[in-house]
Amino acid sequence: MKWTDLEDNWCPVARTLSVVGDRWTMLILRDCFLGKTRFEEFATSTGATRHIISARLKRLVDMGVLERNAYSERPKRYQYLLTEKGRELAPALIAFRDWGKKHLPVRRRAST
Amino acid sequence: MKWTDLEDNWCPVARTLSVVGDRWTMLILRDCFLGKTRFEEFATSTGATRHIISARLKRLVDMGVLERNAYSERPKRYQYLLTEKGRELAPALIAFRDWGKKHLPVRRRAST
DNA sequence: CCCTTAAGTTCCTATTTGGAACTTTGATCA
DNA sequence: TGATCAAAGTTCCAAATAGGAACTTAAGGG
Repeated sequence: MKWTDLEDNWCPVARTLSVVGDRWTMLILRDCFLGKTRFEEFATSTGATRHIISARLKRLVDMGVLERNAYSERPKRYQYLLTEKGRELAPALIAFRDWGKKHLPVRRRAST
Repeated sequence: MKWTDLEDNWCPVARTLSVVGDRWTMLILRDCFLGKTRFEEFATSTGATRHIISARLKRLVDMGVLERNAYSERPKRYQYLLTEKGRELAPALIAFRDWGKKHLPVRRRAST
């Protein structure tokens, strides 16, 4: 079964995952909550390829989690902002942050 | 950048995603919270291939989110149980469930 | 014996990623 | 004027991962 089929799953967790159940997607959302709004910011901050940033942003906009609006005409430049629907994902991000802080301490590199 | 590199990321959200930031992984965990414990249950319930179930369970056990223990000697049969670390992911699952319920209503098939 | 169950593994094809280069639209600057 | 820079994507290709189905191993049951 492909993950896109999860959209119509009986389980609300599965349906949510069909939208945001992807590493890069969640990192983009983290960035949004940290105030980032632009393609370039997402690309450099997450470390994902522009390829993927592009696809993920499209899906998030399609699903109403982000909205894309022009912050400049000539040249046309767009930014991405959380919608109310998107902002309501905060509890999920917070849960992930707290769990990571508690259970996955940063490991030091061998060199230092 | 590959997602496995997120393990050492400065951000706790990213580190968490390196463990559970995958659709099937989260669905397996949902099943665990619903009381399922066996390979076959995860496979049929999530709809993922056994291939993937196998890989995800391995990672979850390696990361201490689940523990694998034998529920039968002769023939050796194993089950997977949430560890305390795993149980503490409940808030994340709950956040996903609530968001899905609120923002992603089940769509009916065209036929019915 | 042959069938069934459970937990995986293997194999092959198809899809998705990662990485880097390229495009478009203008602004800046020397 | 022409060269350079920035932002937001798109395109291309090789490499990695996923999907699907069959196969394996180790019993138990009729």
